[in-house]
Formats: sequence, structure tokens, C-alpha cells
Amino acid sequence: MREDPRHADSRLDDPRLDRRRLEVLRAIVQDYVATQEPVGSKALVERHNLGVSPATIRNDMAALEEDGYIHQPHTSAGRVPTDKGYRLFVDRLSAVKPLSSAERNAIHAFLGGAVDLDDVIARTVRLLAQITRQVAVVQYPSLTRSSVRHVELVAITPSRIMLVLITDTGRVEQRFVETVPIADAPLADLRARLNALIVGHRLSDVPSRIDDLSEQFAREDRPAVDSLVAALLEVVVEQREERVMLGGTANLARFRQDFPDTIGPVLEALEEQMVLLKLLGEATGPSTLTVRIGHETGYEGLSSTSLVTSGYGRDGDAVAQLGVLGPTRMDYPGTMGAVSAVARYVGRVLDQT
Amino acid sequence: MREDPRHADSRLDDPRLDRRRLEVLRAIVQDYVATQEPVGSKALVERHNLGVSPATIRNDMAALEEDGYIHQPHTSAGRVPTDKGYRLFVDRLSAVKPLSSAERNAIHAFLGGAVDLDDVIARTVRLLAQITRQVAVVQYPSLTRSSVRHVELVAITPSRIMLVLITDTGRVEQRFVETVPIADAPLADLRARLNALIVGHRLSDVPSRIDDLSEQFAREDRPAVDSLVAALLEVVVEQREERVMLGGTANLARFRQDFPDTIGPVLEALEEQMVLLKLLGEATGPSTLTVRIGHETGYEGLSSTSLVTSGYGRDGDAVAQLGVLGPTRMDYPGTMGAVSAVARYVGRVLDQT
DNA sequence: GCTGGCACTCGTCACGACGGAGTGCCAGGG
DNA sequence: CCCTGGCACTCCGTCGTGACGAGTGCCAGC
Repeated sequence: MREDPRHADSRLDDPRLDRRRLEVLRAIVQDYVATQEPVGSKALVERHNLGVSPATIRNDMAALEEDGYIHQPHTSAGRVPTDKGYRLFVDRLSAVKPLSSAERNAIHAFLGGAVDLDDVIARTVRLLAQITRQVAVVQYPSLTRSSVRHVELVAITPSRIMLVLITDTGRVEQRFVETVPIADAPLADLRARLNALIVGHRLSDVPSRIDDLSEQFAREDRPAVDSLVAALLEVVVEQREERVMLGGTANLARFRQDFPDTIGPVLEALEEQMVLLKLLGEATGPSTLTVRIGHETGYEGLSSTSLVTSGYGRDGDAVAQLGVLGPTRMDYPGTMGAVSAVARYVGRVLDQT
Repeated sequence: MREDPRHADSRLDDPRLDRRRLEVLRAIVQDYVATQEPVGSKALVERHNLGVSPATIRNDMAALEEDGYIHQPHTSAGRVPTDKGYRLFVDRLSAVKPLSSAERNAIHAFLGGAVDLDDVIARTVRLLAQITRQVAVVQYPSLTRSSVRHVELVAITPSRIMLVLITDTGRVEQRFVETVPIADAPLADLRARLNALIVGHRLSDVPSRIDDLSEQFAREDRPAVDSLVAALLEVVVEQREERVMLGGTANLARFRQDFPDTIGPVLEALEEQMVLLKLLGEATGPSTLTVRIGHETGYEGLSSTSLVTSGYGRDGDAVAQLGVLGPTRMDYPGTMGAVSAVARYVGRVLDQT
């Protein structure tokens, strides 16, 4: 919450950023987020007991502005934080706000009621959107990072086989394979061998484990085995194509004032799965929070929005990302708290599956 | 396009609605849809050669207004069609506008490239949204109206069985069942009997066909059989919970002028799957077009939008609905043409699966 | 039953005045 | 050296005014 202790009494890295100036920046961000109006020096000293006069604050504000942390919409208007200002706020001036225990319980109860993976994801999206009152984005657990629980081959007809792959995250991928006819016995044999080889292994390890499988079969069965193996590889590799689910779009309407004529581009970006995946995918760590502010998202249409994401997964090992998108002017501590709490709980729920 | 021939020369049901008045209404709807501005008598005679003077038109407009087909935002402004006016326009004054053959080919090519059911739905949504430049809604083929292609039981462990149900629309439902342990032999037996009983039958017929199945098994296997049968019934019945996919939400932004402060409610309605399903579900016929205008949707939040839907399915038998949502002020003939064409092609694509 | 003319109603827009919020700067005090 | 109070200035947003134009309803005449 307060700044890092080692800076408590001295100047910070940038000598221009002394304690009070940071305090002023924090106050500006907080007030602006709360009121959504440019904040002036007088209002600032009134609402926060800074112990100095407006005139002093004005000097600090001028300095902050020169350094690019805040910005004046027009002469003789209050100040508004810039992306750089928010960045500093998030990095050094705020702490993730933990949820109340009542909220945590509610999350747990709500997520605990899920019946399958789809349901977990759907509930998570709704939950995030509801808590943060913003747009929620949840990525399906990545196929490649999870591992195989079971493979099943079902002959619909001798030449039409259904291939089902189940992962430990509860995801089920299925595909029909047209092949040369194959008898039940070799098919059962193949099923057994496949499972023995890959159950419990990472999807990314599957290709190397099954590439010479076909040699173990009688010559006449090899064509069928080959097509089935190929289909499995396709499911594993090509289906890496990941999906995201989003919800709470209606919350965008609450921010119409934030982006007067930019709601269109935002909706467009949200419809582009590729854009969403890229935004989520760029995030690094397992359960580390990532915050991308305004232009940092890398998309023009999202330049007045920020993205708070976190990895989630079983056993502390991130399998996918989830997060929230809102206006740059948002309650970062609260949002970060909600995102990280939800990510943690989803991970737990997945562990129990 | 012209009105129904039997009315060609005479008054219509309502004696007040003579030919020219209908012509005037059509002109108003067309102009308003095109310009999005209240249309006045002078502009009307200029743009359409009605062969009479503005003053005459004004009389007709006054009559149309008195009957509730058009409405005046304020004294001395032009007229705007009411929901009732659009209704009359759709019912009697317009014809579905067929797509150009180039468009049809494009549709066919695009939908033909789909690899599985999810892909068909996803492509359909994108296509509809793109052609109509509005919000597209596509319902997944209904479970209850389709029939069983295959049931599979896979023992992950002796007490944990995966149940997979495949329908002829390509939909795959899967569920894990925890049960008392059951050996492989009776499980295989159950699988065979189940398939013999229900493959090829409507999902809605499944319950009556398997309700006494458990009696055919040895006493010690009955508990397991019972839980598996129960799970299957759940999948069939409870999963009647249907899904919809939507796309083109960003197109709403193009209509910000249409609903100045109602974009929020619209987004909210779109997020409520229940609302969407109800709207789609109400629709009747197999491949008949249904148009719901403004308040006819039955939702306050959608009172400035209209919905054009059509059933689609294989063999002319509707399995689900798809449609488009846009502002009440929309190009009805064009939208109706697009929706019905897409519905027809999707049906064909499903037939080929 | 259609037409032209006329008076009337309003909404929109451009203009200008006004008030208020907020600033920057400067001289003075601790 | 830093903070403070005061002061003049800038500029946005609001409001009232007036001109304009689009559109209407009505009426008398053909």
C-alpha cells in the first residue's frame, strides 16, 4: 500500500519523484477513478489530508505533468492520469485489494457447483463479470499444457471410427475418422496400446510417443492404424487452436462516457478470438497478475481500456489465462484482487476434478 | 413486391387503407430506413413519383397517423413508422429480397468448408453477421428434435464410466458417471442393448424405450445399470438446455443513434441465453420466416430492435432456429432474404454430414 | 377528391455573455 | 529552500436569444 520501505525516507530512483508527489499522483488516480472528472488542486487537498496548500500541489502537478504521468485536457482544467501514470500507480502506489471473506466464500460456493469443464468456464466468466462489473475473458484450459486421461476408439461402422480424447482438465475432443475397414480385435488392441503409451503424459509429448506405433501391427491393419494415429495427432496438435469465452459485455455500456465513440472498436476486438487470445497469451507467469494499460495492449481499438489477467491452473502450473477488460480508468486494486482470487479458486476447482 | 393481387384494384380490409396510402406508407418506411430521419411530405413526392402533390400526401399521412401506422416525434417534424407500420410493411408491402447468385455461391462455399458441427455453427454466425451487418444468433441443433446415432460407454476405472451420446446432427454429449463397480462383460452387454434400443430414434423417444432396461440384467449389476441409464436420461432430458451462439455484436455500435441510451439493455438481453432461446424458440415453422418487431419481442430492452428468424434443419424438418437482430429501422426485405437463404444452405450442409 | 397557398409550430444552429473552476506566477514568510 | 496566499488569466460549459428552415394543418378553389 505505502511505497516500498527502502524508499520510505529518501528520494526514489527519479529524484523528481519525491514522496509527496507520488502521494499526489495516487490521490489523482483515486479521485479520477472515483469521479471520472479531471481533478484539480483544490479538490485534492480537500479530499485527502496532504497537509499542504493547493498552490504547493499545483507545483507538484506541474512536475508530474512534465514527466508525463498526468495530463491536462485543456488549459485551466483539472488533471487526468496518463497511461504512464496508471502504470506507476499499479507498480508502486497500490496493492492488490484482497476480497472480503464473504466474497471468497461466495466465489467458492458458486464455482464449486459446476458440473463439468464447460460449466466451470461459464461460471467463472459470469462470476468475474459480476464481481468486477466489467468484461470477463476466460481461456479454455490449453490442450497442449494438459495431459491425457483417456483415449477411446469407437467403431460406428467398421470404416467409420469415432476418436475421443479426454484430458485431465476435463476437456473432451472428438472426431470422426473415415478409414479402411478394421476389425474389432486390432481396434481394441490399438486402443489398449494407445492408452498405455500416452495416458498421464502431456499432450505435447504425445507425437513422439506414438510415431512408430503402426509398425507393431499386422500389415493389413496398418493403413487403418495410420489414419487413426494421424487423426489423433491432428486433434492434439491442430486443436491447439484455443478458445476463449467472454461475458459481461453489457458492462461496456456503463462506460459509454469513457469511450464516447470507441465502443465500436472495443466490441470488434472482443469478437476477434485471435485478438483476445493474443492478449491473454502474451501474459507470462503461472499465477502472476499482469496488467496492461491502454496502449500497452497493442491494439488501437483498445487504447482506452486496460486488461488485468492472471494464469490459472492445477497444481500451481498455469494451464490458461483469465482476466478482465475495463476502461483505463478502473479500480485497479479491486480488479486485481478479484482476478487473482478467482484465478486461485478456479485452479482449486480444477484440481478436484 | 406489389400488394397481393386480389387487392390490386379495390380497397383493402380497412377501407381507410386505399392503394395510395399503402404506397405512401411503403415510401415512408423505405425512406426512413435509408436516411434514418423523419420523412416529410415534400421529400416524399420528390423521391417517389407518386403523382400527387405534397398536400394530398399530408392528408394520407394524417390518416395513417390516426390509424397508428406512423408517428410524429414532435409537431412539425416528419413522420416515422411505428411498430405497427413496420408490421404492415413486412406483411403486405414488401417481398423477401433474394440474394444475388454471387452471394449464394459465396454462402455455399463458405459453409461448405466447415469441418464439424461447431464449425458449421461458427461459420453460420459469422456469415449472417457479415451479410446483414447486424447481430446474428444461431441455435445449436436441438437435442430433442434430433435422433441418436450412437451411444458409447467407456470404463475409465470399473467405477467411473464415461458416457458419450452422439446425435445425427453431429452433436456429442459426454458425461462421467460414478457408480458401483461393474465388470466389462455386463458393460459391453449394456452398450449393445442400449444401441439396439435407441439408435435411429428421436431423443424424445429415448426415455420410454429404456425405462425397463435394468430388469434384463443380473441383480448384482442393476445398481450400476440404473445409474448409467439415469445419467443417459439426464443427458437426453436435462441437456435439452439448448445453446446459442451469437456474433456481430460490434454491429450494434453502428446503430448507436438508433438506441441512444438503450444499447445497455440490448447487450444485457443478448447475454441472457434464456432470453435468446425464448426469442428463437417462440418461432414456429420449419423453414418459415418469422419477424418480430419492436415490442413484439416481448422484452422491454429490445423494444427498439427487431428480430428476423427462420428454422433450419435437415430434410426440411426444422431442428433449430437462426436469425438476426437489428434496429426496428432495418432493411426487412434484404434481411429476410439473407436469413432465409442462410437457413436453407445450413440445412443442406447438415444433410451432407 | 386533389391542389396551391398561407399561417403557424418547433427543433436546430450560431452567436454571445456569463460564471466558475482551475491554472501559473509572484512576492512574502518560516 | 520550500511553502503559502493572492491575483490575473484562460477556457469550458451553460444559458438565453434570434434567425432559419422544415414540416404541418387548414382552407378555399378547381
